[in-house]
Amino acid sequence: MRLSKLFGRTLREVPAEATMVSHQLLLRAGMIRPLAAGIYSYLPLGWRALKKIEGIMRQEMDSIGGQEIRLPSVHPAELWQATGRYEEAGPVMARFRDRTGRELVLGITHEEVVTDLARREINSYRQLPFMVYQIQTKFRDEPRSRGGLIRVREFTMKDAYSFHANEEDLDDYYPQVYQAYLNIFRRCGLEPLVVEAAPGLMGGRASHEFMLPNEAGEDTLVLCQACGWAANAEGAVAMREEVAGQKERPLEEVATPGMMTIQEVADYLGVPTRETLKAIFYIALGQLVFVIIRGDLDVNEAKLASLLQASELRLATEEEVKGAGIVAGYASPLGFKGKVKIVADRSIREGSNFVAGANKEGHHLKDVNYPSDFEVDLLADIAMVREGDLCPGCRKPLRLTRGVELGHIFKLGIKYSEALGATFLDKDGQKKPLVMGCYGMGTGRLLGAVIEESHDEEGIIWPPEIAPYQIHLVALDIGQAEVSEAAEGSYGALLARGYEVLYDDREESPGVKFNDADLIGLPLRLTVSRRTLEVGGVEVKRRDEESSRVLEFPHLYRLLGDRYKVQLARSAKR
RNA sequence: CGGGGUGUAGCGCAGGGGGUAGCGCGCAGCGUUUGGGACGCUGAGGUCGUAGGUUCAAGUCCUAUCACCCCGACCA
Repeated sequence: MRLSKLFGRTLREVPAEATMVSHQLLLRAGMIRPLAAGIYSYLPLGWRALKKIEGIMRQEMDSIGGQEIRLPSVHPAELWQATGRYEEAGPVMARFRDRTGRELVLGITHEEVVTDLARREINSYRQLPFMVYQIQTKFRDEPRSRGGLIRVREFTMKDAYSFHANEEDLDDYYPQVYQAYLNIFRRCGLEPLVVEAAPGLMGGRASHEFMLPNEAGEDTLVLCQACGWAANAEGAVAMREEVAGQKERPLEEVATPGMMTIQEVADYLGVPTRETLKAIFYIALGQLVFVIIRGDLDVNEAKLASLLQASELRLATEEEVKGAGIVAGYASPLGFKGKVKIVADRSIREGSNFVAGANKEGHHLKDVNYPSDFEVDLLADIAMVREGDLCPGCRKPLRLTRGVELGHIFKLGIKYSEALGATFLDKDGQKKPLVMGCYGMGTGRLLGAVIEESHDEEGIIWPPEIAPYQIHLVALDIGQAEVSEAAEGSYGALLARGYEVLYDDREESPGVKFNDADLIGLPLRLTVSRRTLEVGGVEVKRRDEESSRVLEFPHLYRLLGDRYKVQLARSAKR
């Protein structure tokens, strides 16, 4: 490709809207352009890189028996109603009607559609197991997009679905997908952390996320450097330092005028916050929930929602709290059993003689103990993990870090097949629901993550397998006939030998050309100029190295070998 | 959805005491240049996000609205 003809220019200055490095470089290098919030066009260079990523995904999915299919992006609402996700998905899913008034949605994921397909095609255990996948556009009307390609509303995703006769077979297959995912990331130059995750709205009994530790990420990860355990903070359960038991003392009421927050009360009474209990009020499924947790901890709303099986959870308003007869700021767990649902974090048992509200304006209670002084409806872990909490496996201190979710795989089980009646006849003649796994990975996000990880001050440094082109051929002194002839000749010769070349044939100054080459970041740069021709050759420089050398053409081809040839040639050899 | 910010030429920005808009880069033409974002001359390009309002007069003041970005909530 000639740079003089390439659609999409490089930008000298960083567009004001981009704060994340990968976003800035994608825009500056002419890879993508924004259309609306979280909606991007891919220009030729970006699109080529994306297609290479997709190519790797296809190879790896095919290698574990996957069959590529293509599912529609417009779905009838009834299918989503049948699994209950029409309501659950909420405003994230775009909905509209066709001309006859039939309700349709834009698919945010494809479990419903693929299960519907499977129930029509599959009726015997003899047809199992199988895995199908697609690479397709999804639209999710997220409340907030951000960071260029890291979190967008319209995106392409590789989603795969496997179908099995039983859970054991799914358990056997699942690790193969897991490994294929690692292969994909490795070939893109990334080494993500695999993390236990909360299945969330997808459902199922187990799921793993492939997380790239990066401060640009929007998830918080919990890591144990001692034993290697890692989890998404969203659902992680950690241990805390043990608190020595004390002899329980009798309740005592103390005046705490004007002390509304835990910190104020603790300071006023001269106790650490971990010797207090705090109360927080939520509305879940339309009902007020009284949540108690030790004063030094915070409630993890994802855990709470999952415990209550509430798809919607929000903090209660002051009126709602007062309406239940609770004195805001001085709420007490004592005496509410049976009136309001009380959920407590298990931390209320880690310690004793706590300070808690007295449910009386300006007063708190000292020496509150569970369970001698109050009862709860549910006692579970609903606390946020903190830096320094202890690993549940080896009891060493945990670290928190941010991460980008590159992929997520789930053992779905029979959630969808049961809801949609996707059954088969097993060996024993019994009708059983198909057992499913599903496996997702964003293509554009992966592209963004690669750049986030692989760049320098000057621009992108493409991992060879996904570079838009392999060789950036720069011609300097192009006004001189000998030079332009030599450069044109090299370009033709490289193409003829099957190399992937981006040829800078523009009449620009050397600085402009070198800077653009560094910005675009192809793996190998070849320079033809008056100077290199004087020694009969071409300058060779790798993007990921500082040094360069001049080689004569015959030596050049020997050096290049097959390494920089077009991807298709390489993949055929695999 | 809460909090914060920004909308002026393709990009980055200035003008903010009301008086019909400017700089740098980029773009077009001509000439000189050519190993790390060259130089000169000439030129094109803007209903100042949009809609109302105040005023003799609004980029500038007032109101509403839209878009985009950041933090948080959310994230199948």
